[in-house]
Amino acid sequence: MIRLYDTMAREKREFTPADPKRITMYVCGPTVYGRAHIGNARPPVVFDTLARLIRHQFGQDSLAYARNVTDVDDKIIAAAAEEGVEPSAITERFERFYLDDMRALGVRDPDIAPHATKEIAPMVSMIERLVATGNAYVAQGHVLFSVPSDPDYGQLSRRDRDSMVVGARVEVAPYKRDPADFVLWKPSEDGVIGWDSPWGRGRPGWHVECSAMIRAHLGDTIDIHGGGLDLIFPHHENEIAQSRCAHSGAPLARYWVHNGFVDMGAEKMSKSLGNVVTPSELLAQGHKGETLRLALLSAHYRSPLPWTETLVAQAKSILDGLYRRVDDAEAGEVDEGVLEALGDDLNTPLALSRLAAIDSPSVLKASAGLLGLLGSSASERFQGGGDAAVIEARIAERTAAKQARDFATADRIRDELKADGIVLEDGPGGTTWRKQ
RNA sequence: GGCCCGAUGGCGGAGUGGUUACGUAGAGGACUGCAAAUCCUCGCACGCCGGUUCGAUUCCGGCUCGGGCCUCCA
Repeated sequence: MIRLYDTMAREKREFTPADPKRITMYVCGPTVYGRAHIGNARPPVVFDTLARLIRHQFGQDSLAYARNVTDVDDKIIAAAAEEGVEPSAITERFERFYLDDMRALGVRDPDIAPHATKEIAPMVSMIERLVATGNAYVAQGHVLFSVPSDPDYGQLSRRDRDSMVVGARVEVAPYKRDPADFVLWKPSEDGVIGWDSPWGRGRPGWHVECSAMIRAHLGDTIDIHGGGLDLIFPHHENEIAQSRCAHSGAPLARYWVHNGFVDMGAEKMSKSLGNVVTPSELLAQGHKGETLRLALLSAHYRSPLPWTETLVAQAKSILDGLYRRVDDAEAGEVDEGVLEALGDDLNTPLALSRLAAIDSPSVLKASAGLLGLLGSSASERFQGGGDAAVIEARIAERTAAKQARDFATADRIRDELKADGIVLEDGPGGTTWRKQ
């Protein structure tokens, strides 16, 4: 059984898919104009883990998981202008980086990766529909969603419209009928990326991208919609409003799942605050992607996770210990305790602690696999990529020195190898080596 | 100001109306030429004030502190 904390209900609910043969999940993906930081990596890692759990419980082919790529956006346009290149040069470059980073973290590619620029037609037709139903209006080349036209607006974030207006900090565009209205379509000036539409040449607003792509690939109502906590308002609230109004009241998602932030010090990690650490930097420092994944899963997904060097060091120690125990075992059965922990709103810290209590290497391998861990073998982890012949020769030298009771030489060889990241261990069967 | 969330040992972190996991780091021991790994043992915590209760870290209220969001800022 899987229970998930549903942001809409504000409580854990048993997850019962509308159709267990085709479970649908959508997670808001990246806007590709820069490198992802480790905070950006939390949603893909968390929902990748949830996807693994769902597939384990309902069958490998039971899940249709979509994660979009936002490849048209004002920040992209600005970045392209700055470099003097086409927006596609920016988006293709950073999407490739993004996929590299995610794969390094053990994140499987989603089943469907819709790109906003390839889905303009469904967006236009959804907007047309919203204009026809009176939920949207045209003003100065823009199409805006009329928030007052939707009496149910605000349920996910639990905001009432009166208090929101008081706190509004953003300048209200003059063409809006209501300050809360948001853009579905906006005009593109000459030289700016755009598409022809019934309202002139322009481009879609951010919120409608997700609604239209969900509809196009997964249907009117999906099982799970995920993303970061910061997307609850306005992004998901707006998606909900658009989709419900365009689909005769059908709810957009049956479960809303949101992950917490990765913090740097006391604040959330974010590009605008400039306090970011990226997976690519950490990888370049020699950390394994798997270590970073374990670090990301060491806190419950809804809790804030403070990112520190200590956290990474601890994750490495834990992972090394797990690899030593799993050795080169093949995957067997999944441990019930791990399954139960993950089933309880994806309690990865508890699952991790239960991993520590598993005796059987094959059970450990399979159970860790649900978390996307221990995907390689101990041999690959500790010996892979090393120049085995050279190391073995040095070990032979050292063994000879030891037999001659020349411990000074033996220790020197061990220290030299250690400086190269090779740790020697003298056991009853002779000396073995592993990479640090 | 509105809405929401959090506060557990050096660090990460689970969980519980009554004995507070687990991991990591640290200490001691065994083993080892010395290490490493392994095994054994051991410190160390439930933000503050009330309430309910025989008993609260756990339930309720208040407070303090911290964080997030407040509309084309993702």
